[in-house]
Amino acid sequence: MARPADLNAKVDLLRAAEQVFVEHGLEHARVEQITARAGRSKGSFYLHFESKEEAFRQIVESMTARMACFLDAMSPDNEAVEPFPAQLENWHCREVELFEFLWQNRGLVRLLMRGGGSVQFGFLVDSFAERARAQTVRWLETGIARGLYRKDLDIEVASLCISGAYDRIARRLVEMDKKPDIAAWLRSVQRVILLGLVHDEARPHVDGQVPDQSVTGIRARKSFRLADPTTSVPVPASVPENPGVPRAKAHR
Amino acid sequence: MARPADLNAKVDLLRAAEQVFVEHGLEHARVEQITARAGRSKGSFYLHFESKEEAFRQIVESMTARMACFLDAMSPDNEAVEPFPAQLENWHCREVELFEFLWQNRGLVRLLMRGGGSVQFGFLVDSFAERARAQTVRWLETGIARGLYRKDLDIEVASLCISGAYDRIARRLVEMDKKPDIAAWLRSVQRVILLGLVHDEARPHVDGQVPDQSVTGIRARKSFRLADPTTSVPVPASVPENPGVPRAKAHR
DNA sequence: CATGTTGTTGACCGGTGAGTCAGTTATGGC
DNA sequence: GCCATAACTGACTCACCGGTCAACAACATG
Repeated sequence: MARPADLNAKVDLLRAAEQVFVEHGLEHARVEQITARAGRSKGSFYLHFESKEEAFRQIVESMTARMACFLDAMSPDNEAVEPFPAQLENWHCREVELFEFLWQNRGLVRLLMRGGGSVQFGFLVDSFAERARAQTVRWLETGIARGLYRKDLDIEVASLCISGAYDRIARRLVEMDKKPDIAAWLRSVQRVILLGLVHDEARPHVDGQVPDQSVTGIRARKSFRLADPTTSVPVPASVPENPGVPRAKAHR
Repeated sequence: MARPADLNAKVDLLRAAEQVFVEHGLEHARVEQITARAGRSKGSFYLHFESKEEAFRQIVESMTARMACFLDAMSPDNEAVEPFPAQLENWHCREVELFEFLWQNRGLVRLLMRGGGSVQFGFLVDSFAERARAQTVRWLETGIARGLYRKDLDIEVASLCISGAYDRIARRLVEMDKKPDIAAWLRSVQRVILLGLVHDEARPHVDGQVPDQSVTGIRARKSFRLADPTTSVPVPASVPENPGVPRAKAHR
């Protein structure tokens, strides 16, 4: 071998590429911007990557792979059968680890959450979300089997709700300027999910088991009016201008 | 006036544009593809829209405006003070209306959910999500004031969880091939959110109020081990190839 | 039917940026 | 020192597509 490859080259390019992708998205990222930031030439870029999309793919896949590792570590298989509160605490710790990781990589995560900067990469986020949901399903199943969770749970929907809740928390996290108290957030999430919104005394009313007793102090009607389909929601004929949306260039 | 304008032109173009945007996203949508599908000329397109982005903006804004109407109709201000079960039923009906609307427009909604096809339009979805969350906050406040919801709720986090749950349900909905039983889904969602996961008997264990009694049948340890930070989650050195990801064009 | 006016068209223009490749540089072996 | 080899460079190419406008078509009027 003559002239050995500069081992820093690919690393430099990947790091620069990640920055530029985060700032501009896949479509609007310019290869020359990446190479300029990495202090490399355009040719160097094409020595290491077949194309701009290929570089993006490598960055995103290494990210999703690392996230998947956190997910796998949260599998119910990896947990010893512990008493409920200990299990919750254990779960909580792993959640915090994952969300700390998301915070550290918030730029890229934010990009991914917004569809990966391109329609053709949107499925990457979806597939991760689906994986998270599948994990949740298994947790729900074991929880029900152990008699911890309600037997009448609709597992499909519940898993969507739970993964959706964490998803939204993650989205909020990566948009923040300074780091919030992640552990406190996740404890609150756990409580909401486990206990629900409703006050203990009001729980029987949810299923209409106490249909004629008003909880609000007003006497319940036996049959309340359903939303009238004739008085449908008004739709504005003209859509108001949104000054926040970037306007098109003026005609030349 | 001579030659009257073809009033169908703009409608045809908008409809075609929506289709093409849904299929390819904003960036990869080609104006000539839009005009071809609308059976119009390229010039006609630029008679009605300043630019491609402008057409996209019009389509998206009319959509978000209509969605916002549904949201406003769900404001707690519009609800008479009703007994709890009636209120839930009322709420449910409006939810169903919104989700039926999302289903009808699932193509466009799917695009928006994936970041609007462009980084610069991603904020549109975010701002709608934030609006939905703000609505949720107000519902939680009135619910707590009426003594229906737990007083110890972390409203910020709970609102994120709830809007996140609905968000995920919506995302799942618009990806489906055939229409699911939306009403049944939303009833399940309501139950999960209101009641939580946990079985009535297990509820006290969530707060560790019964720390030494095992729910799983195994005796609780007084102090369980936290996740060991030294045995961190393994990260794969090499990321496996994903055959599903579109590969770059071969070098010429 | 001639004429003016306005809607409509599509071939063309020009900016852009991904990707190339002939030439240059660094290194190891002899 | 000198060659062989492989890494590296950046000016250049060229396909692509958003946007334009001169020409044309349809209609009203007198």
